[in-house]
Amino acid sequence: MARAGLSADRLTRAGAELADEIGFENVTVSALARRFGVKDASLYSHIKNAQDLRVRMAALALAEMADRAAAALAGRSGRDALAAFANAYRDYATQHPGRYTSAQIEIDSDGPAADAARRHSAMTRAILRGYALPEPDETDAVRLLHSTFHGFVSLERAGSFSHGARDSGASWARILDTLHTLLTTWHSD
Amino acid sequence: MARAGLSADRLTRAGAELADEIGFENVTVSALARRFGVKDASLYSHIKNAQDLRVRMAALALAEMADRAAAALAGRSGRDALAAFANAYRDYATQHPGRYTSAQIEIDSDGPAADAARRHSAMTRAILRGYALPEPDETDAVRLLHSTFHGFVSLERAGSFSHGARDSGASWARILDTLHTLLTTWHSD
DNA sequence: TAACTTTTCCTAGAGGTACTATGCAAATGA
DNA sequence: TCATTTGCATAGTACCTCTAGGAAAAGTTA
Repeated sequence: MARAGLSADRLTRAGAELADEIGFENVTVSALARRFGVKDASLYSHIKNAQDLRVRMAALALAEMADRAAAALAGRSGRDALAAFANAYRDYATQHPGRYTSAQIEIDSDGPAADAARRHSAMTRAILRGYALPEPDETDAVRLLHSTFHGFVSLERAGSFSHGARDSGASWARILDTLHTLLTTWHSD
Repeated sequence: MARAGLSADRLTRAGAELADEIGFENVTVSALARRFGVKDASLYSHIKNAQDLRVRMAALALAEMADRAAAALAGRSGRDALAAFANAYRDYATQHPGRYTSAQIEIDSDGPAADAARRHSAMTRAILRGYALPEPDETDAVRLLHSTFHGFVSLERAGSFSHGARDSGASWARILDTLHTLLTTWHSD
Protein backbone atom coordinates (compact mmCIF):
# COMPACT_ATOMS: atom_id res chain seq x y z
CA MET A 1 0.00 0.00 0.00
CA ALA A 2 1.43 3.37 -1.06
CA ARG A 3 2.09 5.98 1.55
CA ALA A 4 0.54 9.42 1.43
CA GLY A 5 3.83 11.19 2.07
CA LEU A 6 2.71 13.24 5.01
CA SER A 7 4.83 15.50 7.17
CA ALA A 8 4.18 18.19 9.73
CA ASP A 9 4.90 20.86 7.12
CA ARG A 10 2.62 19.40 4.49
CA LEU A 11 -0.15 19.04 7.05
CA THR A 12 0.36 22.63 8.15
CA ARG A 13 0.21 23.96 4.59
CA ALA A 14 -2.83 21.83 3.76
CA GLY A 15 -4.45 22.99 6.98
CA ALA A 16 -3.86 26.59 5.94
CA GLU A 17 -5.46 25.98 2.54
CA LEU A 18 -8.38 24.24 4.17
CA ALA A 19 -8.78 27.13 6.61
CA ASP A 20 -9.03 29.60 3.74
CA GLU A 21 -11.66 27.42 2.10
CA ILE A 22 -13.90 26.40 4.97
CA GLY A 23 -12.85 28.68 7.84
CA PHE A 24 -10.24 28.22 10.52
CA GLU A 25 -12.67 26.89 13.13
CA ASN A 26 -13.78 24.13 10.77
CA VAL A 27 -10.29 22.76 10.25
CA THR A 28 -10.32 19.49 12.16
CA VAL A 29 -7.84 16.67 12.31
CA SER A 30 -10.50 14.47 10.71
CA ALA A 31 -11.15 16.86 7.84
CA LEU A 32 -7.44 17.16 7.16
CA ALA A 33 -7.04 13.37 7.17
CA ARG A 34 -9.91 13.04 4.69
CA ARG A 35 -8.19 15.51 2.39
CA PHE A 36 -5.15 13.23 2.27
CA GLY A 37 -7.21 10.05 2.03
CA VAL A 38 -5.84 8.64 5.27
CA LYS A 39 -7.33 7.88 8.66
CA ASP A 40 -7.32 10.61 11.28
CA ALA A 41 -5.21 8.55 13.66
CA SER A 42 -2.41 8.59 11.09
CA LEU A 43 -1.88 12.31 11.49
CA TYR A 44 -0.75 11.88 15.08
CA SER A 45 2.59 10.54 13.85
CA HIS A 46 3.33 14.06 12.58
CA ILE A 47 1.48 16.44 14.86
CA LYS A 48 1.15 16.24 18.61
CA ASN A 49 -2.54 17.10 18.73
CA ALA A 50 -5.10 19.47 17.26
CA GLN A 51 -3.74 22.47 19.15
CA ASP A 52 -0.24 21.73 17.86
CA LEU A 53 -1.61 21.86 14.32
CA ARG A 54 -3.27 25.21 15.02
CA VAL A 55 -0.07 26.69 16.43
CA ARG A 56 1.85 25.52 13.37
CA MET A 57 -0.75 27.12 11.13
CA ALA A 58 -0.44 30.35 13.12
CA ALA A 59 3.34 30.29 12.75
CA LEU A 60 2.99 29.79 9.00
CA ALA A 61 0.54 32.67 8.66
CA LEU A 62 2.68 34.99 10.79
CA ALA A 63 5.76 34.13 8.73
CA GLU A 64 3.89 34.80 5.48
CA MET A 65 2.62 38.09 6.83
CA ALA A 66 6.11 39.10 7.91
CA ASP A 67 7.41 38.28 4.42
CA ARG A 68 4.76 40.36 2.75
CA ALA A 69 5.33 43.20 5.17
CA ALA A 70 9.06 43.13 4.47
CA ALA A 71 8.42 43.23 0.73
CA ALA A 72 5.97 46.10 1.14
CA LEU A 73 8.38 48.14 3.22
CA ALA A 74 11.43 47.63 1.00
CA GLY A 75 12.52 50.99 -0.37
CA ARG A 76 9.68 52.93 1.21
CA SER A 77 9.46 55.29 4.15
CA GLY A 78 7.03 57.61 5.87
CA ARG A 79 3.51 57.70 4.48
CA ASP A 80 4.37 55.32 1.65
CA ALA A 81 5.71 52.74 4.06
CA LEU A 82 2.68 53.08 6.31
CA ALA A 83 0.22 52.64 3.46
CA ALA A 84 2.14 49.79 1.85
CA PHE A 85 2.39 47.86 5.10
CA ALA A 86 -1.24 48.46 5.99
CA ASN A 87 -2.49 47.39 2.59
CA ALA A 88 -0.31 44.30 2.61
CA TYR A 89 -1.80 43.44 5.98
CA ARG A 90 -5.38 43.99 4.88
CA ASP A 91 -4.87 42.22 1.56
CA TYR A 92 -3.45 39.18 3.29
CA ALA A 93 -6.49 38.99 5.54
CA THR A 94 -8.79 39.30 2.54
CA GLN A 95 -6.99 36.74 0.41
CA HIS A 96 -6.36 34.32 3.25
CA PRO A 97 -9.15 34.67 5.80
CA GLY A 98 -8.52 31.31 7.40
CA ARG A 99 -4.78 31.84 7.70
CA TYR A 100 -5.37 35.32 9.09
CA THR A 101 -7.72 33.98 11.75
CA SER A 102 -5.21 31.30 12.67
CA ALA A 103 -2.63 34.00 13.40
CA GLN A 104 -4.88 35.42 16.12
CA ILE A 105 -4.70 32.51 18.53
CA GLU A 106 -2.78 32.95 21.75
CA ILE A 107 0.91 32.27 21.31
CA ASP A 108 3.21 31.79 24.26
CA SER A 109 6.45 33.69 24.05
CA ASP A 110 8.73 30.65 23.84
CA GLY A 111 6.58 28.54 21.56
CA PRO A 112 7.40 27.71 17.94
CA ALA A 113 5.21 30.53 16.63
CA ALA A 114 6.94 33.18 18.73
CA ASP A 115 9.74 33.71 16.23
CA ALA A 116 7.36 34.45 13.40
CA ALA A 117 5.37 36.74 15.67
CA ARG A 118 8.50 38.68 16.56
CA ARG A 119 9.46 39.03 12.93
CA HIS A 120 6.05 40.42 12.11
CA SER A 121 6.23 42.76 15.07
CA ALA A 122 9.65 44.02 13.96
CA MET A 123 8.15 44.90 10.58
CA THR A 124 5.48 47.02 12.23
CA ARG A 125 8.22 48.84 14.11
CA ALA A 126 10.10 49.40 10.89
CA ILE A 127 7.26 51.57 9.58
CA LEU A 128 8.03 54.06 12.30
CA ARG A 129 11.68 54.58 11.45
CA GLY A 130 10.81 57.53 9.27
CA TYR A 131 8.88 59.20 12.07
CA ALA A 132 11.78 59.08 14.55
CA LEU A 133 9.84 58.74 17.80
CA PRO A 134 11.72 58.29 21.09
CA GLU A 135 10.89 55.42 23.43
CA PRO A 136 8.48 54.64 24.94
CA ASP A 137 6.51 56.60 22.34
CA GLU A 138 7.60 54.35 19.53
CA THR A 139 6.27 51.31 21.39
CA ASP A 140 2.97 53.08 21.99
CA ALA A 141 2.78 53.98 18.32
CA VAL A 142 3.54 50.41 17.26
CA ARG A 143 0.75 49.21 19.47
CA LEU A 144 -1.62 51.83 18.10
CA LEU A 145 -0.89 50.84 14.52
CA HIS A 146 -1.11 47.14 15.16
CA SER A 147 -4.36 47.59 17.12
CA THR A 148 -5.95 49.73 14.45
CA PHE A 149 -4.97 47.49 11.55
CA HIS A 150 -6.01 44.32 13.28
CA GLY A 151 -9.20 45.86 14.68
CA PHE A 152 -10.27 47.27 11.33
CA VAL A 153 -9.62 44.08 9.40
CA SER A 154 -11.31 41.99 11.99
CA LEU A 155 -14.42 44.16 12.21
CA GLU A 156 -14.57 44.48 8.44
CA ARG A 157 -14.53 40.71 8.10
CA ALA A 158 -17.21 40.33 10.78
CA GLY A 159 -19.45 42.56 8.68
CA SER A 160 -19.48 45.50 11.08
CA PHE A 161 -18.80 48.00 8.32
CA SER A 162 -21.17 46.71 5.70
CA HIS A 163 -24.42 48.24 6.96
CA GLY A 164 -23.80 51.86 6.11
CA ALA A 165 -23.53 53.94 2.96
CA ARG A 166 -19.79 54.52 3.40
CA ASP A 167 -17.50 52.17 1.54
CA SER A 168 -15.16 50.45 3.96
CA GLY A 169 -12.18 50.83 1.62
CA ALA A 170 -12.70 54.60 1.64
CA SER A 171 -12.74 54.60 5.43
CA TRP A 172 -9.55 52.54 5.41
CA ALA A 173 -7.76 55.04 3.15
CA ARG A 174 -8.92 57.93 5.27
CA ILE A 175 -7.82 56.24 8.47
CA LEU A 176 -4.35 55.66 7.04
CA ASP A 177 -4.15 59.37 6.25
CA THR A 178 -5.11 60.39 9.74
CA LEU A 179 -2.66 57.92 11.26
CA HIS A 180 0.11 59.41 9.15
CA THR A 181 -0.79 62.88 10.36
CA LEU A 182 -0.96 61.63 13.92
CA LEU A 183 2.53 60.18 13.66
CA THR A 184 4.07 63.26 12.07
CA THR A 185 2.59 65.55 14.73
CA TRP A 186 3.20 63.14 17.62
CA HIS A 187 4.63 64.95 20.62
CA SER A 188 6.28 63.31 23.60
CA ASP A 189 5.41 64.83 26.94
CA MET B 1 -39.08 14.74 39.83
CA ALA B 2 -38.54 18.47 40.22
CA ARG B 3 -37.88 20.52 37.15
CA ALA B 4 -34.77 22.59 36.74
CA GLY B 5 -36.70 25.67 35.63
CA LEU B 6 -34.77 26.30 32.46
CA SER B 7 -35.47 28.95 29.86
CA ALA B 8 -33.57 30.41 26.94
CA ASP B 9 -32.67 33.46 29.04
CA ARG B 10 -31.38 31.47 31.99
CA LEU B 11 -29.34 29.28 29.68
CA THR B 12 -27.91 32.35 27.99
CA ARG B 13 -26.92 33.96 31.27
CA ALA B 14 -25.46 30.72 32.60
CA GLY B 15 -23.60 30.29 29.32
CA ALA B 16 -22.14 33.78 29.72
CA GLU B 17 -20.95 32.99 33.25
CA LEU B 18 -19.48 29.73 32.06
CA ALA B 19 -17.72 31.50 29.21
CA ASP B 20 -16.05 33.91 31.64
CA GLU B 21 -14.91 30.97 33.74
CA ILE B 22 -13.70 28.45 31.18
CA GLY B 23 -13.50 30.45 27.93
CA PHE B 24 -16.09 30.99 25.23
CA GLU B 25 -14.87 28.18 22.99
CA ASN B 26 -15.28 25.68 25.83
CA VAL B 27 -18.94 26.47 26.41
CA THR B 28 -20.75 23.41 25.09
CA VAL B 29 -24.36 22.36 25.31
CA SER B 30 -23.21 19.38 27.37
CA ALA B 31 -21.26 21.49 29.86
CA LEU B 32 -24.20 23.83 30.27
CA ALA B 33 -26.56 20.90 30.85
CA ARG B 34 -24.20 19.51 33.51
CA ARG B 35 -24.24 22.86 35.28
CA PHE B 36 -28.03 22.59 35.58
CA GLY B 37 -27.96 18.91 36.46
CA VAL B 38 -29.99 17.90 33.43
CA LYS B 39 -29.26 15.89 30.31
CA ASP B 40 -27.93 17.73 27.30
CA ALA B 41 -30.90 16.75 25.15
CA SER B 42 -33.16 18.69 27.53
CA LEU B 43 -31.67 22.01 26.50
CA TYR B 44 -32.97 21.64 22.97
CA SER B 45 -36.47 22.48 24.20
CA HIS B 46 -35.19 26.00 24.88
CA ILE B 47 -32.47 26.65 22.34
CA LYS B 48 -32.46 25.67 18.70
CA ASN B 49 -28.89 24.41 18.64
CA ALA B 50 -25.40 25.28 19.85
CA GLN B 51 -25.04 28.19 17.42
CA ASP B 52 -28.33 29.65 18.60
CA LEU B 53 -26.93 29.64 22.14
CA ARG B 54 -23.79 31.41 20.97
CA VAL B 55 -25.76 34.11 19.18
CA ARG B 56 -27.88 34.68 22.29
CA MET B 57 -24.73 35.01 24.36
CA ALA B 58 -23.36 37.52 21.85
CA ALA B 59 -26.58 39.54 22.03
CA LEU B 60 -26.38 39.56 25.84
CA ALA B 61 -22.76 40.72 25.81
CA LEU B 62 -23.44 43.44 23.23
CA ALA B 63 -26.40 44.67 25.25
CA GLU B 64 -24.33 44.77 28.44
CA MET B 65 -21.56 46.64 26.64
CA ALA B 66 -24.05 49.14 25.24
CA ASP B 67 -25.44 49.70 28.76
CA ARG B 68 -22.00 50.30 30.20
CA ALA B 69 -21.10 52.60 27.34
CA ALA B 70 -24.28 54.61 27.87
CA ALA B 71 -23.53 54.94 31.58
CA ALA B 72 -19.94 55.98 30.85
CA LEU B 73 -21.02 58.64 28.35
CA ALA B 74 -23.78 60.15 30.50
CA GLY B 75 -22.88 63.75 31.30
CA ARG B 76 -19.52 63.63 29.57
CA SER B 77 -18.21 65.04 26.32
CA GLY B 78 -15.00 65.44 24.38
CA ARG B 79 -11.91 63.88 25.85
CA ASP B 80 -13.76 62.76 28.99
CA ALA B 81 -16.36 60.96 26.96
CA LEU B 82 -13.72 59.30 24.81
CA ALA B 83 -11.73 58.07 27.80
CA ALA B 84 -14.79 56.94 29.76
CA PHE B 85 -16.15 54.97 26.83
CA ALA B 86 -12.80 53.42 26.02
CA ASN B 87 -12.15 52.39 29.59
CA ALA B 88 -15.63 50.95 29.96
CA TYR B 89 -14.95 48.92 26.83
CA ARG B 90 -11.57 47.67 27.99
CA ASP B 91 -12.79 46.97 31.52
CA TYR B 92 -15.67 44.91 30.23
CA ALA B 93 -13.30 42.80 28.18
CA THR B 94 -11.05 42.31 31.20
CA GLN B 95 -13.81 41.46 33.62
CA HIS B 96 -15.78 39.32 31.19
CA PRO B 97 -13.35 37.73 28.74
CA GLY B 98 -15.76 34.99 27.72
CA ARG B 99 -18.64 37.38 27.14
CA TYR B 100 -16.34 39.73 25.23
CA THR B 101 -15.20 36.92 22.97
CA SER B 102 -18.79 35.88 22.37
CA ALA B 103 -19.57 39.38 21.07
CA GLN B 104 -17.03 38.92 18.27
CA ILE B 105 -18.85 36.20 16.36
CA GLU B 106 -20.36 37.10 13.03
CA ILE B 107 -23.85 38.52 13.39
CA ASP B 108 -26.18 38.85 10.44
CA SER B 109 -27.92 42.18 10.18
CA ASP B 110 -31.45 40.90 10.77
CA GLY B 111 -30.63 38.37 13.45
CA PRO B 112 -31.60 38.71 17.11
CA ALA B 113 -28.19 40.11 18.07
CA ALA B 114 -28.35 42.89 15.50
CA ASP B 115 -30.36 45.24 17.73
CA ALA B 116 -27.81 45.04 20.52
CA ALA B 117 -25.00 45.54 18.02
CA ARG B 118 -26.69 48.67 16.65
CA ARG B 119 -27.15 50.07 20.16
CA HIS B 120 -23.49 49.54 20.89
CA SER B 121 -22.55 51.14 17.60
CA ALA B 122 -24.74 54.16 18.34
CA MET B 123 -22.85 54.64 21.60
CA THR B 124 -19.54 54.75 19.76
CA ARG B 125 -20.98 57.42 17.51
CA ALA B 126 -22.16 59.39 20.52
CA ILE B 127 -18.55 59.93 21.60
CA LEU B 128 -18.02 62.00 18.49
CA ARG B 129 -20.82 64.49 19.09
CA GLY B 130 -18.44 66.83 20.85
CA TYR B 131 -16.05 66.78 17.90
CA ALA B 132 -18.67 67.83 15.35
CA LEU B 133 -17.34 66.02 12.29
CA PRO B 134 -19.31 66.17 9.01
CA GLU B 135 -20.22 62.98 7.18
CA PRO B 136 -18.66 60.81 5.94
CA ASP B 137 -15.83 61.80 8.25
CA GLU B 138 -17.80 60.92 11.34
CA THR B 139 -18.36 57.41 10.04
CA ASP B 140 -14.66 57.06 9.30
CA ALA B 141 -13.84 58.27 12.81
CA VAL B 142 -16.34 55.86 14.37
CA ARG B 143 -14.68 53.04 12.48
CA LEU B 144 -11.25 54.20 13.55
CA LEU B 145 -12.22 54.30 17.21
CA HIS B 146 -14.01 50.99 17.15
CA SER B 147 -11.11 49.37 15.31
CA THR B 148 -8.51 50.72 17.68
CA PHE B 149 -10.40 49.80 20.84
CA HIS B 150 -11.25 46.34 19.64
CA GLY B 151 -7.81 45.73 18.20
CA PHE B 152 -6.00 46.85 21.30
CA VAL B 153 -8.13 44.82 23.68
CA SER B 154 -7.92 41.79 21.49
CA LEU B 155 -4.14 41.96 21.11
CA GLU B 156 -3.68 42.71 24.78
CA ARG B 157 -5.69 39.61 25.67
CA ALA B 158 -3.72 37.49 23.23
CA GLY B 159 -0.54 38.50 25.04
CA SER B 160 0.92 40.60 22.21
CA PHE B 161 1.75 43.49 24.54
CA SER B 162 3.22 41.56 27.43
CA HIS B 163 6.71 40.92 26.09
CA GLY B 164 8.17 44.41 26.30
CA ALA B 165 9.15 46.78 29.07
CA ARG B 166 6.26 49.17 28.40
CA ASP B 167 3.15 48.66 30.53
CA SER B 168 0.15 48.08 28.31
CA GLY B 169 -2.06 50.32 30.44
CA ALA B 170 0.34 53.19 29.85
CA SER B 171 0.21 52.60 26.11
CA TRP B 172 -3.57 52.55 26.31
CA ALA B 173 -3.69 55.92 28.08
CA ARG B 174 -1.26 57.40 25.58
CA ILE B 175 -3.24 56.09 22.67
CA LEU B 176 -6.44 57.65 24.01
CA ASP B 177 -4.62 60.98 24.21
CA THR B 178 -3.41 60.79 20.67
CA LEU B 179 -6.86 59.78 19.43
CA HIS B 180 -8.33 62.81 21.16
CA THR B 181 -5.79 65.05 19.48
CA LEU B 182 -6.45 63.36 16.16
CA LEU B 183 -10.19 64.03 16.48
CA THR B 184 -9.81 67.66 17.50
CA THR B 185 -7.48 68.38 14.60
CA TRP B 186 -9.41 66.27 12.08
CA HIS B 187 -9.74 68.03 8.75
CA SER B 188 -12.14 67.08 6.00
CA ASP B 189 -10.78 67.41 2.50
C1' DT C 1 -61.72 17.85 41.11
C1' DA C 2 -61.26 15.43 36.81
C1' DA C 3 -59.84 15.41 32.19
C1' DC C 4 -57.33 17.44 28.64
C1' DT C 5 -53.38 20.07 26.74
C1' DT C 6 -48.89 21.85 26.77
C1' DT C 7 -44.41 22.05 28.37
C1' DT C 8 -40.36 20.07 30.33
C1' DC C 9 -37.37 16.67 30.96
C1' DC C 10 -36.13 11.82 30.13
C1' DT C 11 -34.03 7.59 27.58
C1' DA C 12 -32.13 5.87 23.44
C1' DG C 13 -29.48 6.27 19.67
C1' DA C 14 -26.92 8.00 15.38
C1' DG C 15 -23.00 10.36 13.81
C1' DG C 16 -18.90 13.38 14.23
C1' DT C 17 -14.34 14.63 16.53
C1' DA C 18 -10.00 13.97 19.51
C1' DC C 19 -6.89 10.90 20.86
C1' DT C 20 -4.37 6.28 22.52
C1' DA C 21 -2.60 1.67 21.91
C1' DT C 22 -1.00 -1.60 19.10
C1' DG C 23 0.49 -3.91 14.95
C1' DC C 24 2.01 -4.51 10.29
C1' DA C 25 4.15 -3.07 6.14
C1' DA C 26 6.98 0.09 3.65
C1' DA C 27 11.12 2.62 3.42
C1' DT C 28 16.03 3.26 5.08
C1' DG C 29 20.56 2.12 5.61
C1' DA C 30 24.33 -0.83 7.53
C1' DT D 1 19.76 -8.60 2.84
C1' DC D 2 18.33 -8.05 7.20
C1' DA D 3 17.41 -5.00 11.10
C1' DT D 4 15.60 -0.67 12.31
C1' DT D 5 12.86 3.06 11.87
C1' DT D 6 8.87 5.29 10.13
C1' DG D 7 4.11 5.66 8.17
C1' DC D 8 -0.31 4.29 8.10
C1' DA D 9 -4.18 1.15 9.63
C1' DT D 10 -7.36 -1.10 13.02
C1' DA D 11 -9.67 -0.92 17.16
C1' DG D 12 -11.48 1.29 20.83
C1' DT D 13 -12.56 5.18 24.49
C1' DA D 14 -14.50 9.40 25.50
C1' DC D 15 -16.93 13.59 24.55
C1' DC D 16 -19.86 16.44 21.72
C1' DT D 17 -24.25 17.65 18.77
C1' DC D 18 -28.66 16.70 17.71
C1' DT D 19 -33.22 13.86 16.71
C1' DA D 20 -37.12 10.89 18.02
C1' DG D 21 -40.31 9.44 21.00
C1' DG D 22 -42.13 8.86 25.75
C1' DA D 23 -43.48 10.16 30.46
C1' DA D 24 -44.37 13.22 34.09
C1' DA D 25 -45.13 17.86 35.71
C1' DA D 26 -47.62 22.12 35.19
C1' DG D 27 -51.34 24.74 33.28
C1' DT D 28 -56.21 24.97 31.50
C1' DT D 29 -60.92 24.12 31.18
C1' DA D 30 -65.24 21.77 32.34
